[in-house]
Amino acid sequence: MPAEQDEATAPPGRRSPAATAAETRDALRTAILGGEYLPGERLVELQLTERFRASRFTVRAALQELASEGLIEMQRNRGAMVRKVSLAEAVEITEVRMVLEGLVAARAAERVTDEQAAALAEIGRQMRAAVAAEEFRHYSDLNQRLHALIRQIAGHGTADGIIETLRGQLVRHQFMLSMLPGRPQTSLPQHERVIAAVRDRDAPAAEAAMRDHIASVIEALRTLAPPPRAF
Amino acid sequence: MPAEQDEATAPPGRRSPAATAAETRDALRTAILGGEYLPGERLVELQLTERFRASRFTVRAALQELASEGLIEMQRNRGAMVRKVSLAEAVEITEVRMVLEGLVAARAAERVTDEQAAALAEIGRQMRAAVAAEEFRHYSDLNQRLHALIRQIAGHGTADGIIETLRGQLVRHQFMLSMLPGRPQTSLPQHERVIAAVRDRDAPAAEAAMRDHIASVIEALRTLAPPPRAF
DNA sequence: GTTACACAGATTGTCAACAATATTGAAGGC
DNA sequence: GCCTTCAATATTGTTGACAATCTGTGTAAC
Repeated sequence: MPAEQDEATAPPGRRSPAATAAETRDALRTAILGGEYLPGERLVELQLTERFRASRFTVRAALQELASEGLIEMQRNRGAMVRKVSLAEAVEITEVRMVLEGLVAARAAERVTDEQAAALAEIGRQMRAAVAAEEFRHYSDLNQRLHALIRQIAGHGTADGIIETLRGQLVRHQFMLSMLPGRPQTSLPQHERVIAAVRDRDAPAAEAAMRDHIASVIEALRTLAPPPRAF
Repeated sequence: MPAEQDEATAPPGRRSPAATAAETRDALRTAILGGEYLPGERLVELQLTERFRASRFTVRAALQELASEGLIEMQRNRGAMVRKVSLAEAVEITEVRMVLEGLVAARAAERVTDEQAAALAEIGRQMRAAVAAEEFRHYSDLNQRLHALIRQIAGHGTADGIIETLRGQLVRHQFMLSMLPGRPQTSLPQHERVIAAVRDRDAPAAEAAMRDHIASVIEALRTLAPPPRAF
């Protein structure tokens, strides 16, 4: 539920004295997602103050927002820490994503234009090529672009916001997933079925294909060892 | 995504000087959901300060949390206002609830105990009685209890939190729905199908029944006139 | 009569200092 | 040696004041 502040008002070149709340929030989120702060690590306000050149007030506002995104946890009088997402929670989150992305795929199938269908097909072609060339990093990027494009076609703001929030909570787990041997070979045909169903304007098929795809992601998640310390 | 502060530390009898952030947030949410602040109405920090006997800092923290719940909207330098939920958004929100409650119903069917099944059946009996006696207010309460119990049985924290958040955004629309003539007669058999499927541990049937039920809620929503000014 | 401008009031954004709380380490008793 | 107690430190919670921004109104020019 991204309650967007208008970042448009943020001066572009401003540097030393202070950073605004939205800037600080985005920078901190990027740092957490980038693995600079590990799960369980405490986020001390004073340190963040120095790092982001922001006042404690601003830092605190940013922390509160990230807490509502589920990226960090705040305890009264004990401050904030990067949230640890257990495997069980990762499965739950992915289950929710499964039904939401299914909904979104169905709606995309109902609203897709010919141009959009062509763009989807193009991503599909590139995915196939990436798998053939064993460019798994590129494949992972395409995967993200495919899901993003489907969500854009669907134009379902409510589902979109929730999916995006959940995605943030899973970056570490998803990173590990894409490293699993054999995953791309498994997911490629699933992706192609989704693309085909959307292209054919077959909403139920699109939903089913997307759910199948993410269900297999859940299975893959479950094969991971329970406590994956770090990466 | 309720990032719960521990309210346990809040003194029980404390009154005049100051209220804590969690208290203020809950009180303000109750006020909004209770219709004391209408959609579009501005929430001026100073007024809230007086009403809830809290500092501006506390009020602001509460506002930020409610914004992330989607109950209010905040714009930079222009403050907070109660969010207007359009009919189209209400439909979107209910679509998301449809797939999430479907997921939850399926999981409840997998995990239900005999005692829980009996409790569900009891609610079903009371619903039937309420409809027969035309006690629609009571039926509406039972409806809420039924959905809550199913979510409790499922024990799916992620889905549960999102559903609860979305429910808050719809209180006004849902209130109007329960007033629609004929709704209880339509939804009662749907509810009974959900209960039966869960009782039979038939997860796919439970999901399908729940989705059918909420799909009919969406249809009912769409029959409402687009801009229902107030009530 | 209408539009543009400027000013005043109201409201929010930010800061620095102070108070309250939790954590850590050491000293003392068992 | 181990546990409890207590003080010192680190960290967060809260406040009030000041700065920046927006909104509405009245005036003057056209």
